[in-house]
Order: sequence, then structure tokens, then C-alpha cells
Amino acid sequence: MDYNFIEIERKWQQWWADNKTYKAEVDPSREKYYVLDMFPYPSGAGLHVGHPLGYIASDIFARYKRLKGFNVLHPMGYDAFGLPAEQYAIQTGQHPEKTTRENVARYREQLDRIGFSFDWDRELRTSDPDYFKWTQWAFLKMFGSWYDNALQKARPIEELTAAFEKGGSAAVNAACGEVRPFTAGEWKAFSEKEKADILMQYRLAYQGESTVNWCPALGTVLANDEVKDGFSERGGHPVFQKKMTQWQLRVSAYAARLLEGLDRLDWTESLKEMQRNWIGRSEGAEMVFKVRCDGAEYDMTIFTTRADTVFGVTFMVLAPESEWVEKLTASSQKEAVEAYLAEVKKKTERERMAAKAVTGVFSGSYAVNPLTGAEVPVWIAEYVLAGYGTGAIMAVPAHDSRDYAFAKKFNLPIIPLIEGADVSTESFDAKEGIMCNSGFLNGMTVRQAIPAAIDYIEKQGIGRRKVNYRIRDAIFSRQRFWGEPFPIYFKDGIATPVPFEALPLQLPEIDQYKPTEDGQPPLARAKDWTYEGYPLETSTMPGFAGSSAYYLRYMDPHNDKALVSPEANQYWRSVDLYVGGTEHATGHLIYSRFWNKFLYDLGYVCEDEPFRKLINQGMIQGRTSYAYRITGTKTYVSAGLKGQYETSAVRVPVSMVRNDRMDVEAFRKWIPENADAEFILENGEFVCGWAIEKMSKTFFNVVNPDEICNNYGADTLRLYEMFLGPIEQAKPWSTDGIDGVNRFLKKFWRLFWDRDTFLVTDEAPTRAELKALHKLIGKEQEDIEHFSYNTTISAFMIALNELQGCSKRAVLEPLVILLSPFAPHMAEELYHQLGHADSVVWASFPAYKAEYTVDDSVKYPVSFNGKTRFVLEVSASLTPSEVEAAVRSDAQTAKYLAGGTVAKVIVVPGRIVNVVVKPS
RNA sequence: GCCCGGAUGGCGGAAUUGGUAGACGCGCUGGACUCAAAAUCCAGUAUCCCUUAAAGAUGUGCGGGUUCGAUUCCCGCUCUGGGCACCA
Repeated sequence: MDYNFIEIERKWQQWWADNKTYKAEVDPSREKYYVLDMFPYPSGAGLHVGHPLGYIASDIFARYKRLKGFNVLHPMGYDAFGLPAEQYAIQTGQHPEKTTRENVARYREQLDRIGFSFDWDRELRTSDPDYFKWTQWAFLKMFGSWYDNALQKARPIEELTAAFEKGGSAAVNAACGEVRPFTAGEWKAFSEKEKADILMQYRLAYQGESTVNWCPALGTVLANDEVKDGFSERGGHPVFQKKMTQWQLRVSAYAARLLEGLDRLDWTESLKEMQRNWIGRSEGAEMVFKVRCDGAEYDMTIFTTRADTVFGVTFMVLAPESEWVEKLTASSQKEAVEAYLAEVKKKTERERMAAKAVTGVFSGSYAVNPLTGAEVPVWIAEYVLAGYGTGAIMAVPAHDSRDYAFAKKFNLPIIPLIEGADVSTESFDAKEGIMCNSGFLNGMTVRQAIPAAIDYIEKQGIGRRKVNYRIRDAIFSRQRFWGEPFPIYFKDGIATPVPFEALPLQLPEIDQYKPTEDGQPPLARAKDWTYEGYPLETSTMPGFAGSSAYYLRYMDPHNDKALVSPEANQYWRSVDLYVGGTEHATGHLIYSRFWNKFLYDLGYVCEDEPFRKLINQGMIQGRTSYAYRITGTKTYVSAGLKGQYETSAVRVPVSMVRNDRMDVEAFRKWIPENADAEFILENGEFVCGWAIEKMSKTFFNVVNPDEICNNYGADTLRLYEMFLGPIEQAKPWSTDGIDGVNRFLKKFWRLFWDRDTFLVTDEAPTRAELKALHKLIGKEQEDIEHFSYNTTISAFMIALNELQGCSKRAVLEPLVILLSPFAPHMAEELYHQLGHADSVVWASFPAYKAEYTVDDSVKYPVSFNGKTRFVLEVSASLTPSEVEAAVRSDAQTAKYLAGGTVAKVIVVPGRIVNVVVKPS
């Protein structure tokens, strides 16, 4: 019988589906293990060879854990709401639901071919009403909650109103927006609308005005993590800053917990570091400066991490968007300020970042330094951000490079505060040195001066310690069609939740998917987008809404009473292993943690962190081929000759290129424009240049996994992708070497079959054969736990060489089980041929037993400090006492022990033994 | 600018965390089988000196250091990948 992978793979994929082999159920008698992949967005391009990398890695782990006796939950689904389907809908008029359904079908087909052990009964799609009902539910829960800073947890909004009735705004310490203090009596006297406006400032999901990233090309706002270098992540369109009223999630309330929780997670340091930077904790102080403008006086609060430098403040700066700008613009400067603000508004986010030019305008008002009493001017400048701290700063040009640049440009004084610091050409930013020119701080080091200054300020009642976080609240509305509708309607201008019983609130029918002519979101086109006669919210939720709690829904996907039942949640708890890319570090992985912590606060889930261990798979890049066109002509020149011409590079589909040689005829036929192209060849061939780029449809460098499945089989694809190198590493796709793993599988097969002869016997294995087997068992166990799959496969190849011609059942049966996580189809086939009727999934991972022989010799005898040290090579794990016995019984090694005692034995399992002998 | 990570043969990558560097695979060279090819199997394959071998020397980006012993630890560089970027 030959190894016919096409037949074998089809047969077992069908069998697994028919028997629901991978179905998982709550079973308190068994220990659970939850392995999750980041679910894909089903794009029109289908899967490419990069997608399965992480899926294969997690599948191997899931299968391994099953062999180890765990009850494994390993689900899959689709992140089905999103921009591409909507853009396609705008162009073609096709409903995004239809596009999505077709793409999902194709993804499923491709996934099925690779032999994943997903429990498809738990499949979910974020665009499915039965699913997004719970996204809407969670939103309403956030809308109905506030964050208690004292208890550090979310609480129902009813408890807040109760507190207001008793003690007014002073009764709570809450995470909130700008609120004017009020008494209990005032609260009771407020109108419904006034109360609603105040509560809105406290809700965890709230509607508020803020400066947002507005992308005119997409016609929507974007979250910070969806903007890269001033352009939208999807589509690369320019982004502007704009003040708008939007739904937001008060993620900032959880900043401290999001930061602190990282310490308990088994994630890579680099990923945790990214989140730490994103959360951006900084310790400092808030300080009040008196400011005067046109005779009026105000108290203005600023934030600084360098309270020690107050004596060097020579001016103050406001962000252009700051609320203080209006109050502090003196009538004399009104025109200049307005002109400046208009200038700033016109710039895109990109221009604002790129232009390193220092800009600003004097407001005409002055502030008083609370420590020196000196009057300093107040300026308005772009380099101060409205969203951080209080949107206003004290400027110390001597010790802050940005303030320094500003002072130089506008000729403002610079007062050095650190002994010996030369500030004639640049500022001295380092937090070191001895203070001077600083009154009571003189003589202290900077490290001493910072707390001393804050202590003093607190005592004087002009400021207080304060921890600031960089993380902003997440903008939660999108002016789009293809997303979850908000279950909110406006009753007399008051945002009111649609009752839970009315959920899911489904998307309405509309005739076109683009925004209305007057700039309203697409939902405004719907005929009757109302609830009980009142208008419904017309924006929809962003992409991350649906992916924030999907891992919880997998635990109990068909429950129509709750997101997840307490029983299912208590059992599956949280994700034990999560596999996905780093690109979600500051998006999905922050939002999910926030969402989960919120549900935890309200008692809906039992773990406060969703993903215990996380592995980042590296991207598989594509190798893009380039042809060089002579500028202004239709003549293309072979890569070796392009230096002789002025050329521009054109991407060529990989399918037309082999070994960097392009099929010229295929290129001519590819697009009509190329039909009359001319080519300058070298040695009769057209050679392409190449570059390693992201694998993408637009780069024509996509390699489809189906191709590999057809030519080599899914098992080879799985083995090969894992053999390429460490999972975390990014690597360009190439099929060099795929023959090697394919050969390995064929060899494996030949242990069982010689043409039509089944070779397996019941003969007892030799000691050497057992040794080879157990070496592999030990290695595989250890490597899989460390996600080092490439070395496991190497170990397999070594074992196979050592076991050549060994067709003994006692060896082959464990071998098949060991192979099953990697090459499940072949393993299943061979396992059944060995006489088993059930799936290899239900087998147990073979027990490891150290098999060793004392056939080893001394490697490095060295004398030093009167001691002898030597190293032995052994074949397997030995205990220190076994080593000593072995050493004594060996004629060669025994002589090193003569006249001494063994002081220390260091054993490295499997190979090296380090023995230290002390003379007695 | 700041914060992480990486650098090992012709290539992808090992080295069990201080113990024979280059496992395993690819590629290449030679051989067996074959009319031939494919497939399969066997041997060789870091560099230098050398006809070859033995033997030797060199060798993990560069320069120092610690150690009996360093790809591994420490100090100083170079290059490179990634993240953040006016965060006061």
C-alpha cells in the first residue's frame, strides 16, 4: 500500500467530521485546557500560507494536550464585521452579509483541508445577531456602570445616583469627565436632562466630545490604534484631528489595573512592554498656577513630572484645543490667536507630526509662579497635547528639549537649575546633578529634589501628587454600516438604552451603503430607524467590539440567556494558550483585557485576565518579484542590465516567475496593457529582481496553502511550516526544503509498508531501539511545552534514522501517537491499521523512561585548585549517585577518583555530566 | 530620539542556558540501483595550509574582559528587525 495522501487526508477529515471527534464538553471530572487562535477576518483573498502558521502551532499544542489527558477546548470562528466587505458593498451594492458569507465558506473549506482539530459546533461569527446580541448587551452594561476609584471596580449606575442623593458629587471618588461639584440638594433639583448630562460624564460607555481621528476618505472616526503615522491603518488615507461627539469607552479608568495585571501574565516581555508604553504611567504632580487675563484671575492646573524645576519656569504653554485658550486670550492678542488656531486646524495629523517646525502664539495673558511669584507669559502651541495631563504645561526650557526649542525660537529666557549644566546650545534633560538657582532645593540631587518639591507644594496647598496615564478612552462609534448597531435611542435628547428583551437590535435594510449627502452615517438612510417612535443612534460599533469577548462566547456559544453561563465559565475559566500576531498588542489585546475586567467587576466572569499565556507567531512574508520598465516606455529590462537605463520597478505575480526567471508570454497576456511590451533579455532569459514584503494580494506574492495540500498533502504542509524555524520569528516563504519533510513522512510510512506487505510484527524491541524511542519521547515532551516544534521534528528525523527497518509494534505504536499532533492524517491512518477502532486522539502520550548505557568516556579531565574536574558523555538521564557508581566501575574514570571523593556532580539530562573530585 | 529583540556554514536553522559549535533539513559533490530518468539508498560537505590523508591552525558581527573552559556571562562598538514617538 502506497502513501496516498490525497485519499488518506480526505478519508479522515470526513471521519473526524462525521464522528465529531473534536467536540468538547464541560466535564468536571477532567482537567480543562483552552487553546485559542485569534480568529480571522474573512477577506476576499482567502487564506494564504501565512495564516495557518499560528493555527498549526496551536493545533499541535491542542492535540498534544489531549494526548496528555486534558479536556481541550479548541474553537474557531470569524471576525466578520469590517471595512473591506463594506467598501465592496459601496462599490457593488452587494450586501456585506452576502460577501461575508461567501468568504467564510471559502475560509472554512481551506481550513478543513489542513486537518485542524477545531470543535466546529462552537463556530461563531461576530456579525451573527445571536452573537452580537451579547456585544450590545455588554455595551448596555457599560452604559449602566461607573468606575469607583476607591474600590477600583465598576459598579451599577443606580448606586451612583443613590450616592448623589445622599451626598452630592463629593460622595464618590469616580473616574469621570468634567463635572461641576454639586450638593445632594442640587442633584434632587436638577431636571431629567441635567441629571442625564451629569451621569453621562460617569458612565463607562459614554457619549462625549473629544478630539478624534477623523478620516474623510473612509467617512468615519478611528481609534488611536487604527491610525499609523497619520494615516488610516486600513486603506492608508490621511487622518485629521477634529472635535466631535462620539461614543467612548472609559478604558482610562482601568489604566492602573491593566498595567498591574501584566505582571501576572505569561506573555513575551516585548509585548508586555508595548502595552506598558501604550498605558504610559508617569508619576508627577499637579500644580495650580494663578493666571491673569484682561483683569480676570483664574486657577489653572498643570501636570509635571519635574516638580523640582519650578524655579526655572519662564513661560506656560496651552494646547490649541485646550478649554483654557478661550479664557486666556487677551483682547489685544485675539486676532493673532484666532489666525494661529485656524492654521493648526487645517493640518492633517500627519503634517502636524512631520513638521518639526516650532509654532506658537502669545495669548496675551500671564501666570504667576507659585514659588517665586514671578510673572511669566502664557503661550499657545501645537507641541502641547490637549489629551494628556490637563492640556497645559509649565515650561522649563533649561531642562526640557521641547521647551528649549520653543524658548530659542521665541526668545524666551532660559534659567539653568543644575550645577555645571551647559544650556547654551541644548537643554539638559537628564534627571541627575545638583540643584541650584532653586531656593530651598539648592544642594539636593535631582532625585531628592523631586519628592522634596512635591512635599512642599502639597504643604502649601498649591498642588498634589498625581499619577498620569497616557492611555485614552477608546472612541467607540464608527460612521459605518457593517457593524453592531448601538442599542440606544434618543428620547427628548436623552440617550436611552433599548431594553434587553428587544435585543438583538438588527441592522436595518438600506438602499445604499455609503454616508448620506449631508454626511450622516449610512444607517440614517434607513426608512424607520426608530425605537418606540424615537430616533435610534445611527453610528455603529467598531471592529474591536465583536472581538473583545468572543473567547467567552466560545465557552457557551448557543446560550440565549447569557453571554456565558456561570457553569461553563467556572469550568473553562480563561484562555490557557492564545496564539496570534503582535499587531494586536495595543488594540484587541488591550480592549479584551478591559472588557473582561469590566465583566469580572460585575460578576459575569470568574477570571480578571482573559489570556494567561500568549504566543506571537511571526509573519510569513512573501517574496515579491519585480520587472524593471524603462521610464516612459513599454520596454522591460532584465535585472542584470537595469543599471544601464533609467527604470521604474513593477511588481510581477509570483505565478509567472520561477527561479527569478519570468515567463515573458504570461506577462504579456496578464493585462491588456502588457500585450505589446518589449523585453531586453540577458542570456536569453528575463531575470526579475525581488524583495521580501508582506504577503498581500496587492503585491501579487500570495501563496495559497491549497497548492501545497494538492502537491504534498496537509501533513507535509503542517510539518514544513513548523520546520521553517521558531514560530515567533518572521520569515519569507519559500518551498526550498519542503521535500525534506515530505521524504520524512514517506520514510515513516515505509516502517509499516513495503509495497503491499504490512511489516508490523510483535517482536520485542532491542534496548537500542527503546533508547531511540524514549529519547524522542523525552525530547518531544519538552520541546512542545516550549513551543519549539522545529527541533521536535529534527528529533523525529533522528529517531527515524536510528529505527530504520524496525517494524515492531511496541515501537511503532508509540511512534504513531507521537506523530499525531504534527501529521494527524497519517497518524490516524496508521493507528487504525495497527488495529485500533477509535481515534488516535484518545490515545495517551507515551510514558518517558530513561534508557541508558554506561558506554561513555571521559572527555575533559582538567586539574585546577587541587581539584579534578571532568566531563562524561552519557546517553540519557542519570541521577548523581548513578553517575558516581558508573564512574567508579569504569576503569578509565575510576583513576580520577583515586585518592579523592566526589564533591559535586552536575547532570545535564541526556548528555553531559560534570564531576568535581576533591582530594581527601 | 526612547524602549525591546537579533547577528552562527552556500541557505533555513540546532546547541538541553558555561562543557566536543554547526544537530536536523535544504543545496552541492561523488557512488549504488536503472537502458535512461524519477524515486530510493550510501558516503562526503565551516574555513585555511595540503595532490590527498593524518596532524595542525582559525572560526559563532567587531574590540576588550571574567573563566580550566564563552555562541552562552560582563564592558564598549557596528549593522539589522520591530515597537513608540512632541505624553511635559
